[in-house]
Amino acid sequence: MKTKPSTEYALLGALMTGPKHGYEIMQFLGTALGSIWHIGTSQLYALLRRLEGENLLCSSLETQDTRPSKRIFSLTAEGKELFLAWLQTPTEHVRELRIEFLAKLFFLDRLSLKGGIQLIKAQTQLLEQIRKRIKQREEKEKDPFNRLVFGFKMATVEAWLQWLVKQAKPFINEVQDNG
Amino acid sequence: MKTKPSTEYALLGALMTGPKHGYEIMQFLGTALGSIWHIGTSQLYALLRRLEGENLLCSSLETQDTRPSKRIFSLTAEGKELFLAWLQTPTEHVRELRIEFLAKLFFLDRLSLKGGIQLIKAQTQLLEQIRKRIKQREEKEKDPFNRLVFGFKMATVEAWLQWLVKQAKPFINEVQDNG
DNA sequence: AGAATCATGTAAGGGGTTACATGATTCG
DNA sequence: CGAATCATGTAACCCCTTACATGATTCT
Repeated sequence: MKTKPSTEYALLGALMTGPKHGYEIMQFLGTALGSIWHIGTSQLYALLRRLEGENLLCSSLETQDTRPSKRIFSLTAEGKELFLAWLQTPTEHVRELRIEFLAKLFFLDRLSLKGGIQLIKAQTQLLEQIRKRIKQREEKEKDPFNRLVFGFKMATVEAWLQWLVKQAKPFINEVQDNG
Repeated sequence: MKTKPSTEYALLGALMTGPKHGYEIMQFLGTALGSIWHIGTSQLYALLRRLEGENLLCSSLETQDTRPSKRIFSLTAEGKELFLAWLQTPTEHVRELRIEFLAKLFFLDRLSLKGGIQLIKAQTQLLEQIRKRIKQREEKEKDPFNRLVFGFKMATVEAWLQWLVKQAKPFINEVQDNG
């Protein structure tokens, strides 16, 4: 299965609280997730059309007297399922961690869903694995520049691991206390 | 002036040690910078054509008896100047720091050019500024999720600042001792 | 004999940005 | 009265990736 970029999941997530039209989705994501990413109108409407084509959501037109008519989107069962599955899996690729993982935490919090602690645990384990792999390769590496590169990756991954423990975990525990 | 993605500068940089044909450039970048990025053949040849169109490099065909003929690229004065200017300026956008900054350090080292210490100093100052900006916004922020996002950015930037001092600086000093 | 290397590309598509178009309505 | 908001898009382009094409040569 080809994995989608996280942008599409954000759109699905925006519909988890109920049907919305395009403009509403943009406002929602803009205020709620604006600190991690931005989506333009052209991309938004294009993505919505594509997601509808994939049967992850469906739409209906609603005419208005004083305003242009709205196309209201709702999640299909398939779309909802896909979104919830996405929400539970940690981010594989380091470059996508910032946006994707933070978005997952956001939705878990906003939708009051359980599984945040599991997600953080899984993401921590994944980063630990990556850390070990880097360490092994770093030890074998002779070339000074490549050692510098590994050092950079190491510093980044370690910072994120600490952030997971010291900040992400408390954030999730604030809302959820599933003993 | 529209800034180019760092890929193009890498191609220019590959030609700093003398003219090369496409395949040779790919080998060079593959072995030297392979740990931070990879370029495919299709993109390579397309970029070379574009850079030639922009007068940053020029090419000539060299026929061979037993092999397909090679198109050999060399830097123009303009291309060389642009590359050297790029090499001296720190990376503005955080998301591009990993690839772009490491590439700059690589070329400074490989080409035995001065200016590495200045670059590291400039990049450090830039990251310090970003750190301050994040801190200010973090303090004002009430929303727990946005605080978490700022915490993530903060952790990343601080890790990189430490890496600059503890690893990048020594790397540059290994080769250069301009007192 | 088959795989890897040398050497150059074309074609198609994916995901995203930028710029532009439209037109009413409400707010300052 | 002009600016911002509401609401939807189209067109063009940019950078990059994937897949495919070609064809000789050297290594195993």
